[in-house]
Amino acid sequence: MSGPARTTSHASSKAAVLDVIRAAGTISRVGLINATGLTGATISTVVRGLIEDGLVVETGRAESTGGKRRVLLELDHSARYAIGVHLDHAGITYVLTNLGGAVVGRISRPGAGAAKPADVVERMAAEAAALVGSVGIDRERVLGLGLVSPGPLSASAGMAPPPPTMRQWSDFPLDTALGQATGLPVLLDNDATAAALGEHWSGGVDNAATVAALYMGTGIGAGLLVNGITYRGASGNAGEVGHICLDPFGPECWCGARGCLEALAGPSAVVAAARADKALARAAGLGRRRSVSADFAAVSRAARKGEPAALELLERSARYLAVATRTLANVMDLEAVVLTGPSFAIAGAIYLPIVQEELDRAFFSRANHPVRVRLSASAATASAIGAAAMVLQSELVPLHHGLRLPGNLVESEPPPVGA
Amino acid sequence: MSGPARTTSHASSKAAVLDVIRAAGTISRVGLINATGLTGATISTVVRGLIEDGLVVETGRAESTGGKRRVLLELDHSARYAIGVHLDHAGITYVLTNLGGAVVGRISRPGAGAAKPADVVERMAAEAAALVGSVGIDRERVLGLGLVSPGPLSASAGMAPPPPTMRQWSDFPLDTALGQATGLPVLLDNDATAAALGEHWSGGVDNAATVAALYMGTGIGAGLLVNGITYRGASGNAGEVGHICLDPFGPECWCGARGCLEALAGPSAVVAAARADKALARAAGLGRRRSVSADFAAVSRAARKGEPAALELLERSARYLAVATRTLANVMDLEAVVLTGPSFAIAGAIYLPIVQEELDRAFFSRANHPVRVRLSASAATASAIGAAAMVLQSELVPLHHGLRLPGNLVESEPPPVGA
DNA sequence: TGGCATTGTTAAGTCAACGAAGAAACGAAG
DNA sequence: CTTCGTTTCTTCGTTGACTTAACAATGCCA
Repeated sequence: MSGPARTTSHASSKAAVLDVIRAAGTISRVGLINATGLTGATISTVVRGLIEDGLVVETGRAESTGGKRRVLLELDHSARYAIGVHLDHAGITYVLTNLGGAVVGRISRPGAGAAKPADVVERMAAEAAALVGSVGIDRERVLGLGLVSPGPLSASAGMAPPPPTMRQWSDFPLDTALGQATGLPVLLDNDATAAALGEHWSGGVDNAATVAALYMGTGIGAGLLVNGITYRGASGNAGEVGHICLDPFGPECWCGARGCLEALAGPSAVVAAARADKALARAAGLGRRRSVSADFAAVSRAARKGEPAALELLERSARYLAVATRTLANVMDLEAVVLTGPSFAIAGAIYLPIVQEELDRAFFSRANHPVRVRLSASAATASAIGAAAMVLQSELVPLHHGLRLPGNLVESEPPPVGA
Repeated sequence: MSGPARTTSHASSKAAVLDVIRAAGTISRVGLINATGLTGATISTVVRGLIEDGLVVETGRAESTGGKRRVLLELDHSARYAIGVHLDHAGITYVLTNLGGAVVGRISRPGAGAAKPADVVERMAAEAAALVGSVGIDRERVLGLGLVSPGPLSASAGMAPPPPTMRQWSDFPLDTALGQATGLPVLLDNDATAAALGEHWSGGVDNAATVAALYMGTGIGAGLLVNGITYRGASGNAGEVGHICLDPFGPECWCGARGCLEALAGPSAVVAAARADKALARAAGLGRRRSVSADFAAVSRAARKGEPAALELLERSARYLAVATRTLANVMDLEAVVLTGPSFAIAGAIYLPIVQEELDRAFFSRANHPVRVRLSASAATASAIGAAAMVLQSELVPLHHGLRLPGNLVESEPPPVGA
């Protein structure tokens, strides 16, 4: 069957203009003319519409360039809000952001653990409502809720083959359930993808056209952004850098292959090696019963205190990550890489220089352009912020450029008479 | 500065409709309505325009589905032609294709060797003209010339840091020079990217949304296609799968890194290993003075004849390639892979099953969807065909969805008065 | 105070695409 | 053989986004 009219081109350039205003922070109408390529006349009417919608405000004047002074425009940051939720085994993080992507409220709660999905959904709805209430914001101004969790996610229903820690979530219709519980539009996505979008939306990623956000939590993933649009691949599972192979004869990975980055150098691998080193385990205060993330944090603290064994473990991990990042950059021809997620929030200072050095030294197109590596300003909550950014993006920048989906061309075409 | 009006949205849906007709081969107006999502009214006028332009013809009737019989539409294949040129160290291949991407003429000539670029350009112009003349086609009907060569290419001028064999081409303005010599529009691109486009254009790549064309000549590259649009990355050098790292401690590669796929398993590596094996070198008839491609072909022939040492060498190479392909598929979430280029034209039968097996066994999202692997139907000339397809694409499908280039947003914005 | 450059708005025209209604082609029932 | 319902395709008038062209508003500088 395949529904008709997938080409929703130019859903008014309102969205595009709004996006430029957001990216620029403060800009005049003339600035918009240059940035968008639209005419003054168009910008005039579009901006009037945005001001009437309450999304944009005039905030001052620029200095003269020889004639009339420009009127400066800005987002009305408190015009709309979005909720972002990061659902992980270890914990659930909620953020409330304004139009500009700035966090105006945040809470963290215990993770889903082994609880039943339906109960977790109820809890999430209550906790999200509590967050909105505590900040004292008109509920009407909340655009929606973005929910992200470790991939891979299937379609828009639940998650398909889940990582080992979250099996009970298979086939659970997460988005519809939460939508009913909250009464808000709900978007579901991969946490790494969300982190990338969050970096873009909150201005961290300058104007770089092609960016990867490396997300290291318990596993390692990446969100890919091309021209500010998330790249998802065939089934929405692009960016699985944790399963870049760095050694065809390496240790087995839970994904079924050998020598994956995650198996060689992910937090679990680092922690496993640290626990195996009796002396280090004692010095850093590791314990078999504690979570991987807790122990990874302990190893990182030990490294920062100068414990050589811990430092060496992390540097070894960083070198593997650097090589995998180079592979990713070579394949995608990246302009920038952002390190984000809880593990980089803790140990990013150790990883960053090693990754940058590797790219400067051996990135294939280094003669054409460098690959800049940055540490996220909000690595710990990047995914939740990105989840909120997803909502802002989808509500305010409705899927520009009508991408024609593949679609079945031939379908019911009757056979030619001559055949 | 930054030129204005980069958003050339919907340059008439003529191009989109034409693309659908091409993809479908034969289709009715109703079929177009379903495939594009446009209205019958729009399709009616657009198709009339295409017929008036001489690009499309009505070719018959379909059987009735209960009412009036549908009128079938097809491209007028001989309405326009395009020249594709593959410039390589080893040889230059010229093809002339019609609108449908079918080859109507082809010649091969000696490679550029150490000749001066200006002389090579003159020769290419003459040989291209000879090809068009020999087929007896009105020169007016030739849309342009696509020229592809081993990357990386810089901007649209020449090629930046060239592979070791083509140093003298640095900074030579290939496209403008050839444009002047031929009087035709000239497009320049990477040969792997062109191969991917060629596969898409000639219908080899069904409707798969996300495809990589692995191109193995002397080196290994890949062209990436997302929704039928080539993915280029930040500087047009995406798809460098030859420099996926499979062993951080492996042998040095000419790119400056270690353990690249190309260094471990590319044709040069295979040939080097074969030459080092005295017995095999004699059995296969290898020689130090001969080209890599000639000796790679010799090894492949030996393998097909059952020579165990040759077969083992190639299978080893295939396993490395398979692992690198898996990495690529994991990162991009691919739906399909096409093996193409001269080396796969010779040895593809050995590589294909090994790559397919690896993806079936260990592709990360294998539970969601498989990755199909195919051998190109025209592996030896895929790049040249793709070069011609580039011309068809650019002349007939002018860059749909106005992608806003990064562009400098802030530029001449004067400082706010309050600052 | 009067140029003069720059910014922003208004008005009229263009163009792609749409909806509705009509014309044309066809199978089948009377 | 006529009539009816169905499906295909075209014509016509409209919408909506955007453009060009003219105009109004603002502020620098002499």
